[in-house]
Amino acid sequence: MGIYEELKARGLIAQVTDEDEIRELVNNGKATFYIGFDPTADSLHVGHFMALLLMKRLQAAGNKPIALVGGGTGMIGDPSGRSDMRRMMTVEEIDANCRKFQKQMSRFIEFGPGKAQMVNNADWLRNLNFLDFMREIGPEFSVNEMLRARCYVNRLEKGLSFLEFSYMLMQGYDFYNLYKNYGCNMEFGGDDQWSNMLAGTELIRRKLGKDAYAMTITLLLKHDGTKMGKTSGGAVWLDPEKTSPYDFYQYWRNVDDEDVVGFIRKMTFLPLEEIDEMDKWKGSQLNRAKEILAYELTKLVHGEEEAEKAQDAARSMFGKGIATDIPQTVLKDDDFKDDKIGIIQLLVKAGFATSNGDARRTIQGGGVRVNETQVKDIYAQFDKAELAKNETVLQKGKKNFKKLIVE
RNA sequence: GGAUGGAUUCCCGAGUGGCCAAAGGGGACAGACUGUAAAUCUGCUGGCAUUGCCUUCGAAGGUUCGAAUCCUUCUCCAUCCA
Repeated sequence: MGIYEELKARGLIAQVTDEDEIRELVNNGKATFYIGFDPTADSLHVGHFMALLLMKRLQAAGNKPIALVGGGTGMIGDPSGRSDMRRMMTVEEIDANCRKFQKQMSRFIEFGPGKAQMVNNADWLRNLNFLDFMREIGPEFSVNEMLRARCYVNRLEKGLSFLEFSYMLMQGYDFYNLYKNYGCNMEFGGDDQWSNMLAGTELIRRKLGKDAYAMTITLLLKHDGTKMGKTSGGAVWLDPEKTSPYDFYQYWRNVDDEDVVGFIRKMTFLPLEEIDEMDKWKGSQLNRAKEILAYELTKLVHGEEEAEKAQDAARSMFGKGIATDIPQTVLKDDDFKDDKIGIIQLLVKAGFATSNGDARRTIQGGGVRVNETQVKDIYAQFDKAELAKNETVLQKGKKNFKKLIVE
């Protein structure tokens, strides 16, 4: 079975421009492909992770990846599939985000001579001369066609600025440029990128009379069609500073029954036969599958050690024992008043409440426990010496734990 | 440039002078039930404080005892015409 067949079996392929040709190139390691990442935040998230995994799989099959960081396209902002305009970022923000992206990516993909390459489209987009650019590629784009692109439908009702409308030209130009200067013959991306990617293959055909190919991967969706990767705290980030390995693990540990096996298939490197077995699991058996999913993904993102730690912590917290490796909250001297601290302050301090009022409501709703004992009194006080002496675990709801450390 | 409609709390959306920190829904969070699942039911959803106070309805001014609601100017958006 070639890599193409495997991708297909894992349910990763959404759309392709020319199936036979792509299969041929990819299975024989003859593809030089690129995937673009726009620096919209200061960390990669799960959506990007899907793309990075694809890169890894294809690289393992002998193909040459180019990771493109969008220091240029990020100046514009991709309107595809969005219902409103992105906030315009400053150049400084964009560049800072680009650096973070580059750093994170190099943990997943091997870069270097003969391996993967990293490029930044700021290098060729930022200094373009508007008129030259327009005269070079403007004639190759049909506004009529662009308006028909499905990724804009929302925006045609709600408003689409010319700035954003021009995004497609930039992405098309990227591909064209990479084709000419890097021998890149294929572009991959999320399924929402389809129109933008076709802009590139079209441009290459018209300008150079050559064929280039595009393939999209299925977006990671829940069975009800909503997007994955959002939590109460926002997105699920790959940066351990923004989403701790424990939280990352928990996120996957808690996916819907109906989604688990599909996610394992799409995102892990486990053999397909093993996954086919899991397809037969039912009911609470699926908890095992959820552990596998959470463990495997945490391992991929944060390494084996962190994955073990997260798993142990989760098992003991939800089993009986007291966990050792759960997130901590450090209490300093000035958090105490007369060597005491109130339960409300503790919750806020631990990040379990956004305000005192929020903390109060959570307590009154019965959602707070200290060492497994429910705290109902919003004025409950805790003694500094006691906290320092005995290990204390603060719990909000069923799944949020923090160990309290007195400094 | 002209005409019309619009901007409300995380999102959608009601509210046209006091009873409005603002209906309803969604989402989020918490409780019950469970399998750390889903569905369901319940609570809760601006901030600070022990009755109360402070900030919020695109922005700035004004009218009024009192404004999300009325007036003026401005900004932004949509639709139609150019």
